[in-house]
Amino acid sequence: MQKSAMVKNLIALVGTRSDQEALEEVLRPVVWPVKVRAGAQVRISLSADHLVYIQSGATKLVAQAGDGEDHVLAFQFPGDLVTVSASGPHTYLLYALKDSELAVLDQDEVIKACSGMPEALTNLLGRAMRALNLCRDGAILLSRRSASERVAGFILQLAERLKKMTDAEGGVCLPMTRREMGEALGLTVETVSREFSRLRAEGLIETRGRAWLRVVEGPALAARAGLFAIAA
Amino acid sequence: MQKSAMVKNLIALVGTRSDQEALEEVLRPVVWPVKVRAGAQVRISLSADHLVYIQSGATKLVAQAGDGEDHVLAFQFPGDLVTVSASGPHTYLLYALKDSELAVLDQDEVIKACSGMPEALTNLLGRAMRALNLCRDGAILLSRRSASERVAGFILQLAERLKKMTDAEGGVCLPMTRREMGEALGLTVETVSREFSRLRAEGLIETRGRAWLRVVEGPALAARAGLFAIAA
DNA sequence: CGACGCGTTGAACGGGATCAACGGGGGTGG
DNA sequence: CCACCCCCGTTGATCCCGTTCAACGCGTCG
Repeated sequence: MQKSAMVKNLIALVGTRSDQEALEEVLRPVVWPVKVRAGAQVRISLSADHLVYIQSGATKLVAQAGDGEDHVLAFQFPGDLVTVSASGPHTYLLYALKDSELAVLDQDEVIKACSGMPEALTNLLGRAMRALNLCRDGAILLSRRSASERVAGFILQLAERLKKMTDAEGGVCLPMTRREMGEALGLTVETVSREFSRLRAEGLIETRGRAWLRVVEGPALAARAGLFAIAA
Repeated sequence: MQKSAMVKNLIALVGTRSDQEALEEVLRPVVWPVKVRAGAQVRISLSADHLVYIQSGATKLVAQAGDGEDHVLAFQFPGDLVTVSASGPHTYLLYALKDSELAVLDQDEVIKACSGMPEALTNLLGRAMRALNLCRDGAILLSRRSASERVAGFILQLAERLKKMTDAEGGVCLPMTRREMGEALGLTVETVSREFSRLRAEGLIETRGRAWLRVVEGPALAARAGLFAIAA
């Protein structure tokens, strides 16, 4: 994957029809293409906020509290643009779940580069707002939903997302472990596993091995989930 | 409170030294000053995202899920600028906790008005990022912290915030009920009340009536709280 | 006066965490 | 090649924190 392709994809995300060439010119110097192996942490300077564009693979954004416990804030898939903050009471880290190709950008540099292009800035602002909304929905989820609602909703949403990517009828491959799901949903490994078992026993899902999964009864799963959202 | 004073305050928030006059010119037509009585809902069109500036008083931003349960996303105090989204799985509403003076702005109009001023847009973007970070911290809190950690942290933070406003040594007046605290912290009224009682019994706080509160042992309270953040 | 919401406290319940044990797979080094 | 180990996933037993249900005093408003 070449840098130029990444820049093109980025422009499609944050730009409009009219400013493509100008954007390409200003973005090219601030884009850093990176390849990361599965399980590895994405090396990002902790002294500035960054934007990371996911070209291929899958990642998780985790917040590390002082006590060593990890909380997974969101999972990212190709096409996502995630903001990794340097400030705040937690340290934010990005880990690759699979071998991944990413573009790492210094947020201030991006903003400076786009400062002559109000449309791009507006677009970035809109993305930030959407991320905020998703995060708010996630917070509500964590404070209000039961374990089975969380797992059901998580599966539903993840399966939908993965199906769009692979476009394969039948099933998807979950890129994360039970533990990571738990860390995203505020549950323990054991509880996540038990909920998977229940859903399997009731015939709402089908699993093969640790990663393969197929949603059998989508509507029933949705009914169990209630309202649900987990964010980029 | 006149409109012009509100516009001036807003400019101080989103503008820089250099663009004050220009900003005033573009912001003035999109600012809607509103007075809201305690307990009343702020009337905001649900068809567009809005920004609300809190001039005086206090408000809560609540998300209503389908089932009628309310979740308080954040409390706002004078000087805060809060984004109220129209989209998403939840309906977002703003309620006044006390008689309040607010400025309601259509977000798109603000963005359009600022489109010639990259500094203002960048500033808004920065604010959105900070809100996102605070929201992320809140999500972690809700999934990881125990009841006593949540309440201790909440009190600590709220007292600090209120003390800055009133500048009175000695004590503060909490503008929200136990129920509303519970709805913000993901706890029931009873649990919040019990935690208050415990903290009172242990001498970490002092209360008089339902609203008056004084932090007696700040460090001890902080120790109980662990890392903590709740957002604007 | 009664009605209502708030705050507080007690008693019992229950959902999810915790502790524990076991099978499976994949890597590593003998 | 196999032995070993570590992590993942699963299931069972138990525990505990926060919810739920219930009762009561208080202030406020009709």
